[in-house]
Amino acid sequence: MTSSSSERVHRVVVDKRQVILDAATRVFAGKGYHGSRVSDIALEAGIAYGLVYHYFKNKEEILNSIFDAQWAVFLETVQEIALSPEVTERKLLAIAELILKAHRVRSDWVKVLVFEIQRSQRFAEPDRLRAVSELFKLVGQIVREGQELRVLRDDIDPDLACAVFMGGLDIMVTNSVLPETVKPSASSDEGLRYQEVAQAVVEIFLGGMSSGEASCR
Amino acid sequence: MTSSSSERVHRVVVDKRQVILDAATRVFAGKGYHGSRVSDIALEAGIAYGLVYHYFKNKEEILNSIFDAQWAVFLETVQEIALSPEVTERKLLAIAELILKAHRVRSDWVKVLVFEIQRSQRFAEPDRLRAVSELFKLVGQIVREGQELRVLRDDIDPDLACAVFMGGLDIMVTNSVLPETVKPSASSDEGLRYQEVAQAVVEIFLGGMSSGEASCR
Amino acid sequence: MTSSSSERVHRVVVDKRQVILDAATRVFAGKGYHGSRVSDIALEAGIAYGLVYHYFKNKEEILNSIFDAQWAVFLETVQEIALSPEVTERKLLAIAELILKAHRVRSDWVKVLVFEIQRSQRFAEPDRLRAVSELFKLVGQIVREGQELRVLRDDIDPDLACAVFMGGLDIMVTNSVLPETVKPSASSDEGLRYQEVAQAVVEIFLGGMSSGEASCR
Amino acid sequence: MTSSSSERVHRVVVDKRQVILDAATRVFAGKGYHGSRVSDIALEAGIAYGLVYHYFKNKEEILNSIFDAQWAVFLETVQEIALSPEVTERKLLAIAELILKAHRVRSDWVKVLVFEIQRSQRFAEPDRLRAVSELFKLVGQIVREGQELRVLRDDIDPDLACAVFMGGLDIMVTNSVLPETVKPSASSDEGLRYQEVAQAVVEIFLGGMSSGEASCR
DNA sequence: AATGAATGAGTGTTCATTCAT
DNA sequence: TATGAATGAACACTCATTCAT
Repeated sequence: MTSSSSERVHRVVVDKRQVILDAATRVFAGKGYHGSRVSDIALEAGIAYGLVYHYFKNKEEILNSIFDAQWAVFLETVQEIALSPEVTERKLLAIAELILKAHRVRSDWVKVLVFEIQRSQRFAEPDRLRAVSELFKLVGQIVREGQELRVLRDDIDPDLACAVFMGGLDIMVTNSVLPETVKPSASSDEGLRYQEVAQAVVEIFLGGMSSGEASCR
Repeated sequence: MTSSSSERVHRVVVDKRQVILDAATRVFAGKGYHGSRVSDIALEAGIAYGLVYHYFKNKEEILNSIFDAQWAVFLETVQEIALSPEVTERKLLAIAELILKAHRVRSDWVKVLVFEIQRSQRFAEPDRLRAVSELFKLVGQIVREGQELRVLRDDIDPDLACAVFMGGLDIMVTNSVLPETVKPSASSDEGLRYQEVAQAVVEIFLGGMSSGEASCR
Repeated sequence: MTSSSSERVHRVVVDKRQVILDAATRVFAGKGYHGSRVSDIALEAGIAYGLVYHYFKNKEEILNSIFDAQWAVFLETVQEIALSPEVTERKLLAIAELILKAHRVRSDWVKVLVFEIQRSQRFAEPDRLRAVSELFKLVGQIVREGQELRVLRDDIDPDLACAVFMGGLDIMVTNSVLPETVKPSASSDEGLRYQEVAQAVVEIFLGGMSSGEASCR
Repeated sequence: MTSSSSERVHRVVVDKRQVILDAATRVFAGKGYHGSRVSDIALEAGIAYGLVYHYFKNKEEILNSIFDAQWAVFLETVQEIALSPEVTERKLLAIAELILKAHRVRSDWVKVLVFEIQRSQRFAEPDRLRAVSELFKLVGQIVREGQELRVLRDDIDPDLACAVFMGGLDIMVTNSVLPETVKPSASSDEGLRYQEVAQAVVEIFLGGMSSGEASCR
């Protein structure tokens, strides 16, 4: 087969746009959006300064692109989980694992997503707001479904419960003062594996922290 | 008491430093640290902007001062709660109410604290890190105590549980996609009162969301 | 005639150089030299912008080429007029009509010529200077000739008179605050025909604006 | 009298805004608006770079200010002439002298005015357009008045005549290919004095270039 | 001839900080 | 204390020009 050197060349000449996006993700994650200069991104990407502007209108658009590129995929996965025929508990566990795994595998991206976009002025933009509320809607749906199935108590507002659940996960990703022993990590060498953390978060959310003795309503 | 007229004058001429701090808090809350110019702060404070530098070394120090000025008080309150002779549940409720009330009453300050300090590069500074970890230590202590008292299950890492609890609260303050009905607010006119939210968060944390039927371990 | 097919092809594939020149003329006329990007020109010409540099050394050269390409033809026509056996009055009229007609027919070119070349730093270049002074020399010659023939008064410097004449025409082309009724235009629907304007300019130049009554020297 | 050193000091500390404006006028006149960097202006003004932006929003505003600052004065003088009880001829002469004198005395300003503002994209702005048309309106009025007084022939559109007159003056200021002998200059050492040029322009405009012999209509 | 990706010098503008008064 | 003029480093963005294909 003459799958040709030309083809291989094209395989080697990776998509510059993506190269820039990856570099920017790393740079933003490291120094924050405001702390990052466009020249830092170019340097990290190993390209000429001006080329960045060949692919992106401006610095802001790079950030937005980072968000857009991955959020859709992420959200789709969440939707699959929400619509799957699994039990509520398994769905929540899947969500938890998805989020914590993302943090492990693409921690740069998550950092940028959470710190530079979700927690910034930028977040006020309707587009972003809608995107994130989409996530909460899907998880909220899982909770509501659980309540309808009588698996979850229904004396608590489902949106509020959803928020608490997400907050528990969010902080695992966000918080830098968590003791190492509790940080979700790839190997159990350093702290818990992300599955264990996910498991724990779901367990607290569903079963509560009360010891069995007294508080079983 | 000999509180001289000169002293009284000083009492009338409100503390400029504080005026600046308050103005800065409002400005930072509104436009973010990076989006705020020193001149914006001066304008908001109603003073010449050169004067800012009589009271603060630089912009950064203003932000730090905002943090320092209030965090100590906040932490002290948390400590009082932690050391009080109350039951674990009441302690957690008190913490939850404290945080959510702060958000109601001084939402600007909380915004700055959370968005501009805790979620920024700045947070990497050991001083801030230590300050915040202090909070987690105190709450973690409450959890540990609960476990020792056999009120809380001890098959879950106390730090992890603590984080989940704090995350549930944190998101109430942070998240802008929460439906209005769930946002903790001052009056019950719009959404729940902050006490109700606090109550709910604690209840989920302790009792879990599972309906009584099956999952009472 | 052996106009080969290859030649015909070349005839169909219009001269790219000229296409670029025409596009540039339109673009420069619309946005000014500094306001026009090379990519704008390429876009207007419908070609890739790298190609512009196959035909021209740089942006500047495009402007110069626009000038060079047409100025020679223009100047030649002026020369023909100057050397023709006509009376001074008819010569001046012919010049006036030539200029105003050019403005009507190729207003883009005239705009570029006048605004971007004659009235710009670029004009300082000896080449351009010489080219334009050529025009003035020719018209000045007509005036001088008129004076020698005793058709024109000779108590006024011929160069100065020439300048006044040219200024009167120049402003018709240049001035954007002229009332519509006076602007030289193609049809008499809107304002005067360019011939009428030419006629009027010449008449003022020769006969003066004074009413016959008193001032006939 | 205690007209005080403080007062004198204020007299010495000249208006920085004006210093910048003057410097900018010189720089713009020399290198053109586009060829001038803000740093050039600062350098020429002998001030720090950033200070320019303390007094002007941006480079563009500097140019506009140059125009605004002097145009009003200029226009007022023209108006005085137009409204004076003088004969038409003297009014036109006064206008001619005003313009040519301005060119002599403040040639930088005139250069900037004519080259960078009147003959640029910028000129399209309604404000500038209106300002210049004001000038033409006033001169046009003089012509109209002359026609009503039967001093000027009325078989020619007054606006057109006005334009021709102004064009004759304009070119004296604009044209760089005029022989030195004709350029209006301060002393008669080099070319004509500006009064002589003004005189000549008016004479041509009123009396025409035709020799008395034949063409006295 | 043709394309458009790649380069990087150039420059307008912002704004924290200092300073003279 | 108070003012706001003065400073200048920093940086985003533009765009003419070159180059690999």
